[in-house]
Amino acid sequence: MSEPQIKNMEDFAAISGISRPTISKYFNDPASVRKTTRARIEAALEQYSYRPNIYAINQNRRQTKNIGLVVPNLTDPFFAGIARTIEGMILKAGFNPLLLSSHAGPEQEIANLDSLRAIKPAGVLLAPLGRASDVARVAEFADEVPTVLFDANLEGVGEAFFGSDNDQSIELIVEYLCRTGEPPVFFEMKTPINPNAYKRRTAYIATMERLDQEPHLIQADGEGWDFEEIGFREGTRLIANRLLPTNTVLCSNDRLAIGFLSTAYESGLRVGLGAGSALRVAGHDNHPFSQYTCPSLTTVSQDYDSIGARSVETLLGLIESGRRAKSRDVTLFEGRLIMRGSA
Amino acid sequence: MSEPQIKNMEDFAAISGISRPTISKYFNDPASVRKTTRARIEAALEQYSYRPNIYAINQNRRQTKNIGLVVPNLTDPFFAGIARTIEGMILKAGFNPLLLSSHAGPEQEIANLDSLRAIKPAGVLLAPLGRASDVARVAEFADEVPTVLFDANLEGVGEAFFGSDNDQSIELIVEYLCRTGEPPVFFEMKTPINPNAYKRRTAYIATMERLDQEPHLIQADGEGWDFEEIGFREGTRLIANRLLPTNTVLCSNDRLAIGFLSTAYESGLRVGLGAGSALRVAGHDNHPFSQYTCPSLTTVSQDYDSIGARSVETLLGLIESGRRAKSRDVTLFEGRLIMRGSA
DNA sequence: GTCAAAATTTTACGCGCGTAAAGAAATAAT
DNA sequence: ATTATTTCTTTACGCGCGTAAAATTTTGAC
Repeated sequence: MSEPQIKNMEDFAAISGISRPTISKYFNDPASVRKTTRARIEAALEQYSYRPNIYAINQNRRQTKNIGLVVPNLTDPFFAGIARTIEGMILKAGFNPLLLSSHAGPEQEIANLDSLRAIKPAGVLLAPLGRASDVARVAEFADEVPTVLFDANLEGVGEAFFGSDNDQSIELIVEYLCRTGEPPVFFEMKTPINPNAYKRRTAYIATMERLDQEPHLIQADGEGWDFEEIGFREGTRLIANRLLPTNTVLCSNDRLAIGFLSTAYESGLRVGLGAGSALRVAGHDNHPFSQYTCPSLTTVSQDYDSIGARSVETLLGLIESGRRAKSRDVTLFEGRLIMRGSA
Repeated sequence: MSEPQIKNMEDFAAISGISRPTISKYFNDPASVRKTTRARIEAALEQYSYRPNIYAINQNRRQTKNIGLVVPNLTDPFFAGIARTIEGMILKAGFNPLLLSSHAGPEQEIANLDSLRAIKPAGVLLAPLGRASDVARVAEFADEVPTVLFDANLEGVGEAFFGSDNDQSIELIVEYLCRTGEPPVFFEMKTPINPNAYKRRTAYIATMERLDQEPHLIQADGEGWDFEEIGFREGTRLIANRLLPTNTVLCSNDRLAIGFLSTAYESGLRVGLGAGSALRVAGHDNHPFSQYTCPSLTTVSQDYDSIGARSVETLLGLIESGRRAKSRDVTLFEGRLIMRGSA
């Protein structure tokens, strides 16, 4: 491909017959140089493969092209999917995404932010852990680096927040469940990590009251992110001791529902809306796996295309302007009912 | 915390009363300086928080401390889990892991390797796509950067390979299935992406013949990584048309089994080993969700702690020595039978 | 062909750090 | 206390690139 080894921009400038500053300009924005010189550069580029040293670039630029993307837990395919979508959007905008998972731990979340500090990102998209987060330190970070929050809101932290409208989505599914059968109990964790869970609880109670139904909360013990296990364990207890006041269970999220369905199956309880069914179960999130539960899970899908797109847009806008947000906007997107076999 | 702003090592050297080269030495290895000076540096470090600029460091060091970690598909929680484990090992060794997902596409796999080239990693751990991989270009990369393969082997590529012993693990589960009921048919994709799938097919046939049983392959059409969907679709066809020659199905991997179990449930077929069951289903991999299928899935767990540990060890050894491997070792680890409800 | 505008070249400096070499200072050994 | 050894300081250069300013060339409009 290349006989003389090109080791830096100087070499490449010499061999391509263009001055180094122009080469530099080209790499920062190929459209910023005259068409003819651009063609010459690209011709040379094909002959002698050369790429600028990214470390030298980032040392000298006022800003890197890096954008941090932090999700609470990559092991959860729900977040893995979101991360992938957002990564694509960042790439398309000409930035370099850096994906980090907090592995469900606040220490790791802070460690991730520290790692990001080291690479001096132009901005960060953060889906925080929520209640478990070290809010003060996250806020400190968001003060240094333009940060947009998504998925879980930490009040006042970051330039903006984009998430789901839990009021709307819970109302949607509660109304559906009431319309098609017995009103649901709400199955959740006693002390959820995620702030969305609190909103869903409140939304459930509000909707039930509006529909003149009595709300029933069933709260599982257990901490952490092992939702399936908690759903299974607590579900087993509920079923064995016949603690369910109705035959309809709305789970705070799909992963709890997956665990619950698993124990319902083992107990021989038939789940679904048919005549022969003893139980209806619904979830929330449209988890990738919810399609393959037994029966497939009725749930609400969050509009993560919009959440991702708007988060990225907003962050890029801030980066481009070089300013911080005038006000901290909170934008919520509506969910969509996914009717399947379980309810 | 700090009154005068420390903007570089020079400033920090001045304010801490230590010369800059010694500070540099300290950051490259805190143990390389005298205990008393180390204490002085660390005292100053607490007073005036300072961290060396990573871009300047990497521009000047002969080698970075970066290690690339490429997995085929982070959306698959199986790989997300492995990635997390390996990330931890890399961190513990004092290196900086960079996690990339090929998103099940060969273009993305090559793009990931290109991204890694840009950051000049000391080494790379690569779980390739397999059949879909652009082997020539992956090999080219592995020629430039010390690369250890794991999970899926590409013959001759990289310094070493660590994976699962499919012969052993398939023999294990086939024997178990034969011992406890009817001999299994093997349910797989016609043209699998993953080389392990081919090995499993061969191992199945070999074991069946050794046990004087007739092997039956059932091969689903369909490409890509949407295994659950393929398992569901093909399973539906098999069940509806009564194409299963026995009541026992061994799936090439758990995700196929998850889809298959889903359609079996919908068809009203009772799966399990009890008397009332019409079907036994087993998988392979011990996928995180296999515990929550209905019924829970009997499968084989791969020894990913060992695979990860040995992969990391080997790569670090190569990096430390600065040499390439004398020979390309292939090391396979044994699987462990996970007996659950489905078979 | 003339001329203003746009693009490029020349020259030069700076970014923050690794690292080498030689001399000075601190430590350990006798 | 003297010497040998280790560690530190001083000085200096280089890494590969961004970027600024002035001089020069090219381009496009007339």
